[in-house]
Parts: sequence; C-alpha cells; structure tokens
Amino acid sequence: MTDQEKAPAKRAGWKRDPAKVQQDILQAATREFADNGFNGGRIERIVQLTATSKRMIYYYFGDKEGLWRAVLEDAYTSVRAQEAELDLADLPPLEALRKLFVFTFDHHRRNADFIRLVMIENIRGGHVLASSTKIRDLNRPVVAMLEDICRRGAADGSLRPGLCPLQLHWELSALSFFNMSNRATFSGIFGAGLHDEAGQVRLRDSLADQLIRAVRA
Amino acid sequence: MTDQEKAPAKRAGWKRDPAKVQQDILQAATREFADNGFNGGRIERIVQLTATSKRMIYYYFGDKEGLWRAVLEDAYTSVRAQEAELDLADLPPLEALRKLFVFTFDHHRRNADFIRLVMIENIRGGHVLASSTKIRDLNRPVVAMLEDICRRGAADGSLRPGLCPLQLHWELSALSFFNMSNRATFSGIFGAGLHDEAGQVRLRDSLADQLIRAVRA
DNA sequence: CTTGTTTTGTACCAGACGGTTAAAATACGT
DNA sequence: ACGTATTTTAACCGTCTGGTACAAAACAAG
Repeated sequence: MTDQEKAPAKRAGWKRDPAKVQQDILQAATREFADNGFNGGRIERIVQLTATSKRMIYYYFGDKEGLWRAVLEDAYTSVRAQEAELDLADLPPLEALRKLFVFTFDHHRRNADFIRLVMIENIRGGHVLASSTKIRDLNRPVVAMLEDICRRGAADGSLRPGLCPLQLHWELSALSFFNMSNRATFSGIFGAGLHDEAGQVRLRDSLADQLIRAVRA
Repeated sequence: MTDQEKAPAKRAGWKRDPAKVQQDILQAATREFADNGFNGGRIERIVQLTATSKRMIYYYFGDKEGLWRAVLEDAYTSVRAQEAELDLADLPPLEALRKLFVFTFDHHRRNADFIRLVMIENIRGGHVLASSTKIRDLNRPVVAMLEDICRRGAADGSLRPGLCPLQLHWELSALSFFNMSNRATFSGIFGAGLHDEAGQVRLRDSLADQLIRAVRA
C-alpha cells in the first residue's frame, strides 16, 4: 500500500526553496481560513492544498494560531499595498473624495477573501491584530489621504469645516465593508437586487453622490 | 460528591416544563455561539450553562446545526420585535428618518449578541437564513417604515425624489452594523476614540446629520 | 392499576483534529 | 570531504467532541 507512492513522488534534482514553501502554505491557509473560519479551518485540508506536508506548517508557523497570524498580516500587507497606487494629490477635494470612495468600494469587492478574514478576526475579538504593530502601521496612509483632502477642502472652501478624517475613513469603510460582509444575509432577506452587477454599480454611485452631498460646504 | 447536589436539586413535586427547558437551552446556546462562533461553540459548554443535560439538546434540536437554526430564528424574532414599538407615522419625514437612524444605531449597540450571530451566519454563507421564510418575513416591517417616509417625503417635498427605501435601509444597517461588527479591528488599528461612550454619541449624531444632508431636497 | 407516550439521566463511542517524534535528506561553511 | 545546521518525510498519538444506545422516570389516558 505504502509502496505505491513512495518511489515516483520525489525527483532527484529537486531544489529546496523555503520561501516558496512558506508562500505556498500561506496561500493555501488563506483559502481555507477564508472559506471555513478559524475554528472551521482544517490543517489537513490546508496540507492537501499544498505541495508540502503538515509538518512544514508547524515548522514554519508554530501552531494554528501562528499560521492565522501570518495569514492575516499577509492579507493586510497585500491589500494595503494595492491602495498605494492611488494618487489623489492633484484632484480637487470633492473629486478626490469621490474617487477614493469609489476605489474603496470596488477594492473591497475585489478582495472578498480579505473581508472574510477581517470578519473572522473580529469575531475572535481582534486580539491577533491588536498585538501586531505591523498591521497598525499599514493603515496609516489611508487616513493620511483623507487628512490631506480635508485640509485642502477646508482651505479652498469646498468642504464644510469640522469634518473628521478618521470618521470619514470609518464611513467609507463601513459602507464598503458591509456591502461584502453582509451580502449573504441581506440579499437572502431582501433579494439580490442591490448585489447583482448592475445593482452594485448603481449602489456605489448613489452612495458616492450622497457622500458628496453630506460633506460639501 | 454527587450526593451533595442530588437530593436538594429536585423536589418531589417538580413539574416538567419542556418549553422552559427549550428556552433555557436556547439562551445558553445563544451565549455560547455568540461568544465562540458556530465551529468554536461547544455543546458541552452549552450544557454547563444549562440546567439540563446534553441529551436534551439533541432531543429537542436534533443536532448542532438545528440548534444553530433555532438560535438564529429566536434572535431575529426578539430583536425585530423590539423595533415594533417605534412609531414614526406622525413625525415629519426628515425627523422620522433621523429618529429611525438613531434608534437603529442604538438598537444595534444594545444587541451585541445578535450582531455576532449575524456575522457568523454570514461567514457560514447564510444558508440557514436562506431557507427560513420566517426570518424573511420578520424584516419586512422595517423597510415598510422607510417606504412610508419616502412616500410622505416625496409628497411634501422635504425629501429629494428618486430615493430607494431599500437602499436607505441598507445604509442605516451598514453604518449601524459595521459600528458593532468591526469594533475590534477598527479600534485596534485606529484607537478607541470613535468607540468610547462619548465618541459613539458624537459619531451617531454626526452620521445622522450627514444622512439628513444627503437625502433632503 | 395498566398501558402507551413523552421527557430525562447515564454512560459511552467512533472519528476527527491539532500537534509531535524521530530520523532522513539536503544545503553550507571550512 | 566532512561536520553542522537547516529543511523535509512519514508514521503516530492523546484528547476533544458531536452524537448515540439504553432504559428509567414522569406523565396522560382508560
């Protein structure tokens, strides 16, 4: 029984590549955790998604919790990196804000796995994220963008005064996040009208309009 | 050891009360599931929170999944029931809308367990909710309120035309829900400024203001 | 009291699951 | 070439956990 697979599986000239192995594990773990949660995520299933063995997971990540931490940090890193390409500096404040919101909304839509990981981390109380200064730092730039927009908006009079950049970020996040996180229950109850492709575009643009109305001077 | 509790626990004239037992289980299960998720929720722990035995859970609810379904339906029922007391019919549309939002926001804050259950159901794909016509029906009244507000607002010219009641409900939900669901990660990253008591009131009222600005004619 | 049905207590299990042991294979400095 | 540290394989394990078998109480009906 065991003989069948023993010989042919491993080639002679196979090069070792620890970094690659870790990336492989991380990717598989992301899939599994995003699909099934932390407690529902199965190490064995992660192994099957991987070219390596169970032992490797524990070798590189210690335990399930350590793997979760790595997955979460990796997710934040890659998602926030995508935001860096956004350049709003030379747009008028209101246009910059609209563009930022539209981007954020779409960005959340593109990163369903990330949303699910954050949902799961929230259910777990956020204690992993709380002890990760790395993740905290990754999030500063987004708010910095809004601080800039608010500053310029106050200066040229296009935005009403007293706006809080952090709260603005909270609002963009809330709308964009909820759109993904509660899709299942919301469209389960009220139908998929807001969540099919056309509905999403309509919703997004309508929200953008409302946002502008809410903040302009 | 076992003798200590045996005799005094059950009186001779003790009446059986199946309904009470089920309620007891449901309450304990709600605690456990809300705290630890579905997969993280432990039947044995639920038993310990209960005056009954593990056998009873399976007797009344079949299996863990059945228990989850019962918990979710129970939660929706009681939470939506609380909303019924709200009377907006004789308020001007804009005031009614503000009051509805403030209520919704506070209501979500008061029902942290419910929020967590909905989060969990969403992570699980919402398949339980999808097959529950009961829950679907429970949610109609909220949207009906908004339909009424929009109708009256269009009639007296206080609301701008073209507003979608369902989208409005989506927005109120998004802000109120996100406020609870992502508290851990958001305040973990950006500090608790928006989530302490004073911050919450400020946030709520500020959002209400923005909402009014966004929808008035 | 007898009989049938509902409700409950006790003890138990099979499988799943996270994690480990021990050693072999490979890379690498000297 | 050789010794040492790193990386990988394969088999294994203790415990936890959802779920059950069995039958005794409690109750209702006749």
